Amino acid sequence: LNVESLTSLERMGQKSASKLVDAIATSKTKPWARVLYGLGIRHVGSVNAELLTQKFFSVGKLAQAKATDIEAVYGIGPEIAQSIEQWFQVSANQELVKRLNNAGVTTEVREDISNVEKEKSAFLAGKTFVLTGTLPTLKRDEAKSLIETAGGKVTSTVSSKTNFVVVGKDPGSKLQKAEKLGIDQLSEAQLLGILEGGRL
DNA sequence: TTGTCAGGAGGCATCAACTA
DNA sequence: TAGTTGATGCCTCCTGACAA
Repeated sequence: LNVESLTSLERMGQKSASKLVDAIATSKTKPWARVLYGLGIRHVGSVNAELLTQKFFSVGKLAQAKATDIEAVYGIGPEIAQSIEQWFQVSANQELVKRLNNAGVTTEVREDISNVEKEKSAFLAGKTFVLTGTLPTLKRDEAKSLIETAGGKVTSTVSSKTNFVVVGKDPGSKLQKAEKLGIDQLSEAQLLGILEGGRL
């Protein structure tokens, strides 16, 4: 695809066409975990994809793995392992993987941060955060990324194991549940303060 | 300038898988 | 087996780009 061919389509102007072409180019640089998520394998969302890529560093390794190998990953059970093994057995899916490889899409781990750096900044290790409402300046993905970089974990559901709820504008029912469970609440400013300070 | 359309973001409910 | 968690689908609202 190129801008010229796209602009011939209905409701597709120069600007949208350029953005689409750029987005396709950018998508090829997304991490392997993100690509795995995008394959649409049943039960493999963003979290499970991340877990899987920590053991299976490339699409080739995962494709060759047996369900029993996949099941060995903490958090992955027999249903999910079976779903993954079956997905890679389908010839149309094997063809898709080949085409993605040929197109230059990332299908292996490309480490860009050393373990030393990771450990140094992991002062939130063991802490679980839940985001609710719209944060004033940060996007959800950005807040999640910052917390994870500091070693914390972000989940979508409030439970007794949740340590902090980060509350934005128009919070949902998660805030009510957090209040019921007596979980500490943080504003975006407080969260940023903790992250900048490097300690809780 | 205005109406239309598509997509992103966020919330919520439900279901199913996983762990302890 | 209960509690926890993630996946999924649906909804609403908002924004930006396009066409007329």
